[in-house]
Amino acid sequence: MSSTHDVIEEILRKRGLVSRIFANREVLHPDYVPDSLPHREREITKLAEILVISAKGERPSNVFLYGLTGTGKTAVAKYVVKKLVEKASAFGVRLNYAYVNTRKVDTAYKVLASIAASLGLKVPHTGLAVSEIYRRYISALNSWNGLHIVILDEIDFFVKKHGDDILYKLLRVNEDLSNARVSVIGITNDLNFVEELDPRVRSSLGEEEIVFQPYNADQLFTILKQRAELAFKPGVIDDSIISYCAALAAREHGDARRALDLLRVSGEIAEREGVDKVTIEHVKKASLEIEENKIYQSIASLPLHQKLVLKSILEIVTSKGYASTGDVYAKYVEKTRHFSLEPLTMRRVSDIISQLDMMGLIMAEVTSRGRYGVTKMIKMREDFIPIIEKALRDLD
DNA sequence: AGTCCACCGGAAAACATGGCAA
DNA sequence: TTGCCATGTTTTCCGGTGGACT
Repeated sequence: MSSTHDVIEEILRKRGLVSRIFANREVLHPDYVPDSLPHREREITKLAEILVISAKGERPSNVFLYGLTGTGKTAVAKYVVKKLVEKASAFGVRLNYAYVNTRKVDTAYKVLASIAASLGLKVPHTGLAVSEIYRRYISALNSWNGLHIVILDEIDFFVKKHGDDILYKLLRVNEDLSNARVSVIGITNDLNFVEELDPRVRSSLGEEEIVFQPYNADQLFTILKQRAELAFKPGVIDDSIISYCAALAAREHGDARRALDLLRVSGEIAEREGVDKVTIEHVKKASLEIEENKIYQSIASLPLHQKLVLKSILEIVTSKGYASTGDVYAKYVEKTRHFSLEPLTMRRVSDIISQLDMMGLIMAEVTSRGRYGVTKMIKMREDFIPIIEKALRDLD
């Protein structure tokens, strides 16, 4: 199918600079906020109402958004706040916002600095005390004199790492302010997270809360359809494909992000193959590729001993079909010598096996073999074996 | 009916690491 | 920098267990 008449075009296409599949790949990126958010009307309205009241000079409410991953929390928060900023002058309010993902921005200093930066404040990368930034932020707020909305995404990560001090401070910022006001929107996908908070923080942040339910397959379809129309060139993808993606993602607790990933990767695969239509086969490959990627990631981030244990399991399972803790431990000790390392205890290895089980890399079940004792029966999913083998290849 | 294997898995002590205040 | 505390990891210790075997 390759015509040699335009080599440049061919190279550009291979590099993804010219695409016959994508019109605008950005639209499928997880951070993209579309012009409308289907099936989140209720949440949008509620959030907007809460914030508008704050803007009118009442004591601002803080809002807590929670729901599983890919249920649209971040998108709704950004969407509403952006719209409000656009309309702010119309109802005579000064309005600005800060968005901080506290998983990526993971120290108190950086969080405060980036909040302050959204007010146009210049804060050095390092060198100031945290309390100094706080002071500067307050004074900037006071002289600016409007409503500042602070979106803290994935706060569960931050609080687990650094405790809730900053949260507490931020929530009480209003007491140090004369004219300006601050509203905090907290976002988390850990539903139990609230219970770990200091009661004062909890009551203050949870004044208003909005729960996000997972999308079902129909809703996912609408969402995907909307994005697909922008992302793909006309005629590249048809509804049956989109609906297949939606169905696949709906099986995994209705995660819209996963669904969009699936769509994007499917497109990329089609592109790599040089065809100009996305098929069911591409989606299946994409699903596999995403799955494989997850396995690679989780294995790559494993400490050495865990890898050795996994490798031992792999070798035994491929030759015998299953493994027991004793087998694994013997093989593991052998490997450990080969690397001239001190082996861990069997007790520990037993825990590591359970850990690998929870990660979904292996299947371990305690069984009694009667006269031959109690042990974990360790098996692996057939389709994982080649992937895991590949991921562990560097251990020889 | 009783034994006994080959581990399991809880508890706690020992050790390692890392952040933080002084 | 130092010392302290918290947290996470690993070892030590040990009672417990289901069922094949006698």
